[in-house]
Amino acid sequence: MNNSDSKCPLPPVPDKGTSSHGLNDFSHTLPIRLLRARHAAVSQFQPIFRKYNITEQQWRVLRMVTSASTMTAGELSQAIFISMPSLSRIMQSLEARNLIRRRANEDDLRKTMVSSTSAAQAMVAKAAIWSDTRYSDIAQWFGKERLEHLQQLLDELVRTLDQHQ
Amino acid sequence: MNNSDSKCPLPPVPDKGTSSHGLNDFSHTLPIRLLRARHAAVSQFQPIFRKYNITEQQWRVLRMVTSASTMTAGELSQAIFISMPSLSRIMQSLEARNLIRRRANEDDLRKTMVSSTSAAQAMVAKAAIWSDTRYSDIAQWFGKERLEHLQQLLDELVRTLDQHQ
DNA sequence: TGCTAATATTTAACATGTTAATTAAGTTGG
DNA sequence: CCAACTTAATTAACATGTTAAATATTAGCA
Repeated sequence: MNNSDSKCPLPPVPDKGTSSHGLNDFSHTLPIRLLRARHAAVSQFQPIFRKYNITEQQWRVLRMVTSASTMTAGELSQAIFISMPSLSRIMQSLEARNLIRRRANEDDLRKTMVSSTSAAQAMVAKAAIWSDTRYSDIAQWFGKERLEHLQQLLDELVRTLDQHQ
Repeated sequence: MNNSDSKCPLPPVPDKGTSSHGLNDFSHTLPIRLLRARHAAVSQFQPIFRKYNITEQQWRVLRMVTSASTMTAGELSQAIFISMPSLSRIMQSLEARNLIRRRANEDDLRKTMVSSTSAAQAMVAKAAIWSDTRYSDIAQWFGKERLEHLQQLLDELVRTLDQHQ
């Protein structure tokens, strides 16, 4: 965990400046809020990562590659939102642990086809049950409609910001 | 930017498995959505970071320390959601660039008081104008009410997840 | 055909995220 | 007063994020 006491949202800090529109008091900006939310969400799945001794990013790779039979590294990068340089390193370590395999695409030697090993498939199959349960828990705690609404807003925000970029 | 074509949300990827509740198709999980959204939001402020040759994290430190006169490193860490180890390194580099100062708290020598230099204050004053404008832009593009609603949902999600942790 | 530009991936360099260990300073109870 | 515990910050080790450069392959076109 990041901060020792995540139950206490903020320390009593003197705040000289406040903005006109009330959206950023410098400790509750949108990026920080998104960061906090992501941290809280990911930490719900931490037991899986500990149990199988993998990172959250490695889990994303394994679960994606296992769900889709084989895909190029580039497709994988876009799907799980990990940059190619990071993915390159992650794939190295996962390949060394015999959890994925890489081979060149026959039609285009620039592309790398990534696939999961049977060991990874077995691992993901077991872990996915736990993960799905956690997801259902979150949906129940937070409210299924509210969660879907939140995710919709997030997607729309991305679309809006991309358009104006 | 992370992915080369951020306008295109996802590549056409074969998807074998889908979950029962429809919330995670492995490339649109909540954590990934939050990650994408944060990335899109932060990238809106990228010109500031480039212009002043700082990282987003360094900007958070500088803006927070400048807005609050002085605070302990621990308070700063909680306010801007940067872990103490990371903050420790960031403060080193900012102190080397004469943008912040650190001194021990007289009442409790374990604590470090952090404050901004006049150079940092001048820099933040200029950059904050640009930043506030961007924030207003985002609010206008996305809708002020919708943005506030999103931020409220994010806070509530964090509260819900923390409670069940 | 052969030159040039574009694409896919990797590597390098440096900053940050994360966990655990370390150091120093305060707190507490006998 | 002092040993044991707690707290605040730093350091260490390793994984990932980010930008730019390098490499290899393919596509386009004169």
